[in-house]
Amino acid sequence: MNELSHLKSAGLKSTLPRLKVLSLFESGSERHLSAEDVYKKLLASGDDVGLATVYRVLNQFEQAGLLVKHHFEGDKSVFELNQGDHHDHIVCLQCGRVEEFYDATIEQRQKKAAAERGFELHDHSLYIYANCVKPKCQYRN
Amino acid sequence: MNELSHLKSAGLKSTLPRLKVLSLFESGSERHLSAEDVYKKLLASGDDVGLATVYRVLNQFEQAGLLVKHHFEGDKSVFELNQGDHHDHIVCLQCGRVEEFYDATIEQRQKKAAAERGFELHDHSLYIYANCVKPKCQYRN
DNA sequence: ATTACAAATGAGAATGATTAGCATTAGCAT
DNA sequence: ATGCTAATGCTAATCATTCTCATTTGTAAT
Ligand SMILES: [Mn+2]
Ligand SMILES: [Mn+2]
Ligand SMILES: [Zn+2]
Ligand SMILES: [Zn+2]
Repeated sequence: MNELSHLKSAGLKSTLPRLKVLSLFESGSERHLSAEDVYKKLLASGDDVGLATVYRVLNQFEQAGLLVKHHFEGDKSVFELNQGDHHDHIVCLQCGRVEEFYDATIEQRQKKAAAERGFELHDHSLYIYANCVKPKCQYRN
Repeated sequence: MNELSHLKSAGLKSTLPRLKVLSLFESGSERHLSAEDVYKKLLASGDDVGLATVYRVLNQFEQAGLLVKHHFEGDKSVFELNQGDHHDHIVCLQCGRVEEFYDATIEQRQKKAAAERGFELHDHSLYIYANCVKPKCQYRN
């Protein structure tokens, strides 16, 4: 279950750009990254990867189940490592900080809401937009 | 509480394009409409309104609290009449049908989740993606 | 009804994120 | 080492949405 085997089992060649993108996410400095974020971080570390390639790789990784894609308020989508655990997100409207949470009751009730209305639930997206409070908010302070 | 007073109280002039857009939503044929949807419907009914104006008016109406904007899966955003009641949405991945629902427990737990983590909840977006079942699904059938 | 002026509109250009096309390069299996 | 296919990196193209700016309208005061 290392990078290489992940790629292989997804039918993806082990190329330099893919390894770099993957290790960026696994380094864990920031969990939620946009394509632009990834692109810039790679440039900054001297690894030149084309922006188009970043987009392609991110989408392939999503398809392969390595990454999960989210659409926070705003235009650009963000990716995070898929660690098997589903969770939802609270996003600070001021500083952009993201906190993850999981609430079994909410999950439960969503299933129920869908079922009661004759839907077969496929998945869902839940984002809470809020303001984080003084000490943690990078905006206030 | 008619169209005109709505516009006035929002500090918006009562113009032809605005009246037309508003009555489109109030006619209630379809609750959830994208800018493109609105534009095409107006064209179809012989009312020529520029696409840029449609976008402008929709956003002004949102600011004024007349409409609510949503971002269902996909790129384009949709608007619906604001009737005071908050609700969330189930979207059929096959036929695009949208059903609204409200679950007090879910709302409650979101507030709690935010509070427990030191956030002041501002709002949230919850979309359930699912497949609707035979009789209602415009896709199967 | 006319006038006057700010606000609104419409057409098209500009933007920003994401994708497509294509010539060139690099994994990987002989 | 060779060859072939998939992957990369540009650039150009899309798509939704916003911006610009010259022209038109709504409105409130003559
Ligand atoms: Mn997350
Ligand atoms: Mn709705
Ligand atoms: Zn914050
Ligand atoms: Zn359906």
